[in-house]
Amino acid sequence: MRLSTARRLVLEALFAADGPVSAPQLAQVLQVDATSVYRNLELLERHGLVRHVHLGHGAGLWVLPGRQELEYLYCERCAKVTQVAADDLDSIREQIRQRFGYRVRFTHFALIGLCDQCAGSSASRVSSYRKLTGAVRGR
Amino acid sequence: MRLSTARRLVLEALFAADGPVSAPQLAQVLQVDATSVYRNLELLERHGLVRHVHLGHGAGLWVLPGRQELEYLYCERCAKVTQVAADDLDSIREQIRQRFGYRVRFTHFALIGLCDQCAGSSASRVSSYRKLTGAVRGR
DNA sequence: ATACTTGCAAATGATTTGCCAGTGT
DNA sequence: ACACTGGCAAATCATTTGCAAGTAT
Repeated sequence: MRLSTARRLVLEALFAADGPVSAPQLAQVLQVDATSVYRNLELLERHGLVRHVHLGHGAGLWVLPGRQELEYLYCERCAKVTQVAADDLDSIREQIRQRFGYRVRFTHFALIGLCDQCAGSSASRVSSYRKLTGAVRGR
Repeated sequence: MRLSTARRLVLEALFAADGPVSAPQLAQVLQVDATSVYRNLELLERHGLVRHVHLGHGAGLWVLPGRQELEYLYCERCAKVTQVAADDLDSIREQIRQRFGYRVRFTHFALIGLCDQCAGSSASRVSSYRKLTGAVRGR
């Protein structure tokens, strides 16, 4: 796989990004045709250089996989996103496996719900940000 | 809210269905314009008569809310769906709330992963079926 | 030459919006 | 009359596919 221009731009953009970015966003910012962005993301994903996540509704979001696998928590009201290391969810994952027979992961589809602020209670202290595509209106 | 023809057909179809059904499916089966199906589903949802779930990729799926709230587990490989009563997940939900500050639910977005068969191990004994829209090819 | 890449147009699929004509009260 | 309803065309959004011209090796 050659490191073509569009390909390099996509990687650089993801590297510079502060969080997951959608293909349409990349295409617009980089001034590269969306088709090319999609094709490159797919190819890069096959090579394990990028991956994508789904945070609730809307476009898939792309990221560079870090050294440690990250899983996502997403607030469907305020669009806050929290990333946690896979290890932190192992115990929960294991309980789910034992009780229901599914090996779940929140790397491809986030864990979705309401953050404490949006529900009204305590706090947390993990790295969080907001989904770029904006918060969600009442469903 | 009047119980118009299209509205009644949608409700009857959901009642007869064995699992969540998409709007496009309803439109096709009932021979009712998709627009009408969407509008009715949305209206019915606002009145709490129906609700919808997202099982991985693809269209949203609609169901009649039962007496007890159901949450979904979905296998991204074989499309197997398992429904569990909300209570059964309360302990897990609570752990997630304490550790990460999110009140998650799997009623709107399913808990996604691989079922034991697709991963290779033990078993479970809950009501399960397959997503109508077919299984997923290797990502 | 030959394989890899890209842009552009067009298609797909789910979902939404505008509009207008028909129906129920 | 007047609000509610359904169908149809068209628009939107994310994503995919076909194709033809351009580029690297």
